[in-house]
Amino acid sequence: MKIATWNVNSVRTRLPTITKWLQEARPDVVCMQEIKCQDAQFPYEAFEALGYNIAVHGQKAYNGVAILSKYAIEESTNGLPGGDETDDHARYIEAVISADQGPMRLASIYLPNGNPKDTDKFTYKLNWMHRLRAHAKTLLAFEEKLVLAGDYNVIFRDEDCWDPKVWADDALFAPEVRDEFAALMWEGFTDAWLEKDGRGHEYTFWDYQRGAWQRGHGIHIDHLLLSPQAADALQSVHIAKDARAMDKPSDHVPVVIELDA
DNA sequence: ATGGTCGGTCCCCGA
Repeated sequence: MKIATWNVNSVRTRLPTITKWLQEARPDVVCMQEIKCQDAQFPYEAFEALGYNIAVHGQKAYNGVAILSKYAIEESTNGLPGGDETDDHARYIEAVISADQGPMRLASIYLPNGNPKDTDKFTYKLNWMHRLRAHAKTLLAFEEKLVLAGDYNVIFRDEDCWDPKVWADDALFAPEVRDEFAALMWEGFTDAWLEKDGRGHEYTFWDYQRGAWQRGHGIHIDHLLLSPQAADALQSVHIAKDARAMDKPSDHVPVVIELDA
């Protein structure tokens, strides 16, 4: 089965681009981020016509995540546990699907950006990452096939950006953020890309500004983290770089894994 | 040629 993660940067504006890619790549599951709409505005019919079941956690204008699955969605949960009433961002949705070889749990994650670093946006990011790690730990204890996929807004290694000097003061490159991502991995996850490929200079995001795509000025911030049970089934990983050259592209491209599952 | 972006709550904010 093929599982994709893709920050689409508005599901409504991007709909023709997304459906075109889905028809070509034919992923079985898609973890989508930055849908930028409320649940009722989500274009359900267009994706149902392509054979997907859908779980959505939307909000007005910003953020928003969804999971599309050709397998039945047995249950889904909106929001990352551990938040209080002040956290109204739609950044996490989790679902259990019925794959051919049994149930699989997936999350679609839009981790906070955290810029600028000297504001409460950065502390929100770090708190959110702590909550994610705590929740991920409880999920790992289930010893299931588990995939945490999404836009992590973390430049984990120097090779994950075109020029570390340019990113040195950015919230995506902050040592605390990179350490927290490492701590999440250390709980027992396998990063699909690092496991199967791991070459430098393969990016998943190119800014719309400053001709970043044309100049090759990208960063690698979209990841699929696998539990040991899911990692055992990992066959391949692919960054769908061509999607950045489509008409009306997202600034992120899909990352796709193939699981023997 | 000293610029060069998108999207949405649309002229300002978030990325």
